[in-house]
Amino acid sequence: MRYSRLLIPTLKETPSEAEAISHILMVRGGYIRQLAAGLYISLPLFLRVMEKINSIIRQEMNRIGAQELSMPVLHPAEVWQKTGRWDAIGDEMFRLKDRTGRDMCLAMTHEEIMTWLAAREIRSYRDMPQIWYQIQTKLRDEARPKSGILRTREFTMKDSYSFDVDAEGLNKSYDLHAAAYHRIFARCGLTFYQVESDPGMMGGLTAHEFMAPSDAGEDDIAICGRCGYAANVELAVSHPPEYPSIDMPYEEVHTPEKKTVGEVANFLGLPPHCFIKSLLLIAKDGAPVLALVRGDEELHEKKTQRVIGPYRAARKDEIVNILGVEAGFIGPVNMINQGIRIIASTSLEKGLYVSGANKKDYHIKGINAEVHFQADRHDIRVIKENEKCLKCGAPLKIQRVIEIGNIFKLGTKYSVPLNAVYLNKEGIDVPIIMGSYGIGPARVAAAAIEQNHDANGIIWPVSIAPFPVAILPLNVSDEETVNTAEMIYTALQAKGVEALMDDRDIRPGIKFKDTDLTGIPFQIIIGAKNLKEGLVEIKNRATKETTKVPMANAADDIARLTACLKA
RNA sequence: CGGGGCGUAGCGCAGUCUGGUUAGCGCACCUGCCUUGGGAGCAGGGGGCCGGAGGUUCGAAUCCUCUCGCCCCGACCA
Repeated sequence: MRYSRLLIPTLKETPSEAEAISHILMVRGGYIRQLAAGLYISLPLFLRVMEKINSIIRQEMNRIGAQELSMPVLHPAEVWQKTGRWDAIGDEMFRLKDRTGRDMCLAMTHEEIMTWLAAREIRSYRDMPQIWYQIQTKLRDEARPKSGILRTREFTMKDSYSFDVDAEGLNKSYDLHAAAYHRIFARCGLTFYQVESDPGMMGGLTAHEFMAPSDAGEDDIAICGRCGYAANVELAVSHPPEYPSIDMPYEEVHTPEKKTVGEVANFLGLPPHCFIKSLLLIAKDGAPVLALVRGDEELHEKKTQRVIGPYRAARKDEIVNILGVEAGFIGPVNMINQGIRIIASTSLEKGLYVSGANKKDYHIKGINAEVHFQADRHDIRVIKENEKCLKCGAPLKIQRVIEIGNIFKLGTKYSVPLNAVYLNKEGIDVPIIMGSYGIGPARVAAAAIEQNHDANGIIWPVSIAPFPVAILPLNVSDEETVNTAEMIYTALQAKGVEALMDDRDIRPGIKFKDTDLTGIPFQIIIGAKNLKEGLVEIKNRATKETTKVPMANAADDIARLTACLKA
């Protein structure tokens, strides 16, 4: 295609609203424009990238036997009411009424509608397995859209759903997806990890996320370089650092005005890991729960929530009412209110500690975790960098990541309420076993930029670049330059290589800058001087390497280079 | 939803504290000349409801009230 006829509005300056690198470069490179918070226009170049990614996704999905279909984005409320999500989901769902007053919503995801279809069309065990997918628009009224295209209110998603007769079938569909996802992300040129994730509100049993390392991400994962253990920090486990127990007598100590672990530790001359940090929480049903972690640990909200359900921190006055003492001096020993549920970090299984005495200005030393209080031990602490891997003992690394895909085993969470059942061999109705699997193609593009760029701009992997090659005739007033460019352009076309011909009548510097910024992987540079010797230059965007080749060979060379990098 | 920041030309910004000619600069854009290997140069030119509404004042981009929008941190993220 010819640059002069394409809309590629590049920007010399960084737009003020952009912060993430991928966001800045997409706006500057003429890929996207913002319409409103979380709503973006895809310009021609970006659409080409998305199509490349989607095409890779389609190939790999089809390869595992998945079938593409397309579902409405506007849904009647009833289907969502049947699974309970109409009420379970809050403001995040766009809702509206049609002209007759019927409640409708915009699709955030398609479990309900896919299951609705399965309920009608899958009748027998002979009909399964099935995998259905679509690359379709999703709408979510995000509380906080951010980082350009990484978190938007309208986005496309590849979502697939598997339908199986039993858990064994589900496992197979799940593994097929995991394998397909590995191929997809690898082909898109990404560095990524498959990590254990929290099934959360999706319901179900097992879940994994595919994570691309990037500072622009919103999640953290723990990874073990030795054994390959990888998990979202929301459920990552590790060996808490162990310290030799410090011997101390069981006694009350006066600690006037010393409330935080740091203050008391300092005051008593003991390290933080000798303390028990006590936090009063209020569960959803209003019941107080005392959560204990070691002094050097932090309570992990998500992990705690999995143990006691949704909760909040108790207010100061609630602490006084319930425990009879102000925050800072509370602890698991000598509690006035004996009925309170106590949960504790697994690191508090044994050893001697200091904690609040439940008496103003006093702490107790020498608390023996095995004798002085009872608690349910759970993993409720935040794990930290360099803690030892539970599986192999090597130090764990914490890495910020972008979630680019996820896979869930759903089980019968949707098939039961929507009555998606099949007749088994015995002639009995059985609920279909489902899985649900997502990929965010725009996030794949953003992650690719985050992982592949330099000071001059984007460096696309060839497989998802809008064009694999750009032709730069440096002076379009020079006839020989233009003729050579046209010759190479035609030759590339004949080989099925899409080239972006920069036919603009502008100074060379602008062509170089724009081509670097937009990230086209290869440049064929045609200048008068080299032309005198019948040569043109091929420049590799990533390595900045330049090679002079006879003009007649340029098209062949590019075809060869892009072909081997595309696989 | 809580905390913070910002709305002035297409983009990036100054001017606002301390009210006062015709609201300014760089880039981009248009015309002409010149130039053609890393966002050139010269000359000329177009473009603004200073986010919006109300108020204070002889006078408001500037002060006050309300409101809308965008960004960042947090909560949320099915």
